[in-house]
Amino acid sequence: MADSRRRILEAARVVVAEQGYAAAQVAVVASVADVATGSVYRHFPSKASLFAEMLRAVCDRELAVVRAIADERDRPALERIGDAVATFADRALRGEGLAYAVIVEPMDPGVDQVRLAARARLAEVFGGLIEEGMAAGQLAAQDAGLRGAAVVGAMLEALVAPLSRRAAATATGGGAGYPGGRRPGTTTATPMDSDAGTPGGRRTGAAAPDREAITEEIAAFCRAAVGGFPAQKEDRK
Amino acid sequence: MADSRRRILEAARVVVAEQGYAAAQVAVVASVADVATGSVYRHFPSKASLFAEMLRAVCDRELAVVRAIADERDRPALERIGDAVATFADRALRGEGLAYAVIVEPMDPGVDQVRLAARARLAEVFGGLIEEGMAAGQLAAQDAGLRGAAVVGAMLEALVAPLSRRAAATATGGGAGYPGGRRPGTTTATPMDSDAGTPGGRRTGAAAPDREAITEEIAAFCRAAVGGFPAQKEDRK
DNA sequence: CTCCGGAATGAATCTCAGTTCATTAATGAA
DNA sequence: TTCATTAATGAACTGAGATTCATTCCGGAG
Repeated sequence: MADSRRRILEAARVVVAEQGYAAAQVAVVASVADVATGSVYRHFPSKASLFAEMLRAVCDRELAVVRAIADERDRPALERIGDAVATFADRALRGEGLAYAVIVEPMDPGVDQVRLAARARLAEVFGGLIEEGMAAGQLAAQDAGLRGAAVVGAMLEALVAPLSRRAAATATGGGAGYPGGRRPGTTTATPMDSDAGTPGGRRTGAAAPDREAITEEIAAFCRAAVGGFPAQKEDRK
Repeated sequence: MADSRRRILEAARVVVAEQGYAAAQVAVVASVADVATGSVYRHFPSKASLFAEMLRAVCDRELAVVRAIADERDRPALERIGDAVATFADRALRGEGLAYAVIVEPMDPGVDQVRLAARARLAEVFGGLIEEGMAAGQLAAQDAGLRGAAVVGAMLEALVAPLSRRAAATATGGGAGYPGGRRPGTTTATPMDSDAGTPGGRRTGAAAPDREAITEEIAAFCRAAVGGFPAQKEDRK
């Protein structure tokens, strides 16, 4: 049944989101998915491909959301950039799809390429937006590719601190070389609603007290970075 | 001899910088350092602690450079921010100390904490600079902590693309994650000239027609992000 | 010259997690 | 009901690589 496949993918996502990749052995994922260890290999050729596919799906969803905003051609580029950033951040902060681990925790090299690729695609989107803005005379001349990447980096790094509050340390007796062998009662926090709605998820109104503030601050940073300084001031926020 | 210790640390740095963490087995590092595998454990309690120490040293050096600029109290904060960013980026691009692998390649969890901590300290420096700027009335009100992190993220992410051009792929199975394990017998396949010389890192004199440009663009991005938009325009460029 | 103590050695050991596969259970057609 | 086909199972296997440790080596003291 192809339903097992879905369950395994979902289990992989949940385990990584809640426990970190280090804890995501095939056996653990299998047990969360309620299948036997060996069954995983009936659906995926290897552990790496399982996690790569999972990560790709998660990233694709977020990318789709951002792209949707980027494609609203009738709005000024700067505004779309701010909105896209804010939406991405907001979704990350409320755990819809992305999670601390998925953004910054390293998995193995094979899987990591997927994350890198996702970042690159995201950067492309922002780069494209910047180019549009320049073409429309709304933004000053700048290196769109580089700044697109910078926007992505700023956005993600700014999210790390807020997100890690929710994501306790992963640890794994591994690095014995260090005092304090972490393991503060395994996370298990996030309820992780079975699955976020469809990619359509836009920012919804009310939210946590500071979530809104964080989101807006990040967006403001990115808007200023790209259009704040030599551009014409016609676009006020 | 405490000299072995130094050599081992240096070897660890060289191997990671040139081959990536994936290739950095204890045996490889030992051979580069010209000591026996077991000798590594005479100086370090574990592989993780060796790499953690190495990474900490590298990061400390960069951090010191940035701090030195940040401490030039008589210059306007915004200027110092731009300078610090430019300097960090330039050093990274010419391989002085940092390298692609050190910035983005995942090591194991224990070691990664060191990288995370380094990023956090860097963010603090920028955050502090922003605060100074606000206190001096040079920068508009903003969340210094968050923006400090964003500056770091922007800077690092913008460096990834330029740096990865020089950073050979880490190999180790393709993204597809299919079987067919690489690694034919000897891991020591690579020649690995024992030189290592000074931390200078031999970089082909391909010059940097754009190194300067990249550096300046990143700095401009960060300056604009932090002070471009509502602040007084007294600081032009 | 011979004898210690500690450092270096590197092959052997141990661990651990991904992968395999012989076996069992389930489904459904004859 | 029975057989065939496919999915599921999970214990055993395997390989990679970190760690260990019995042994060798070396410099200096007696």
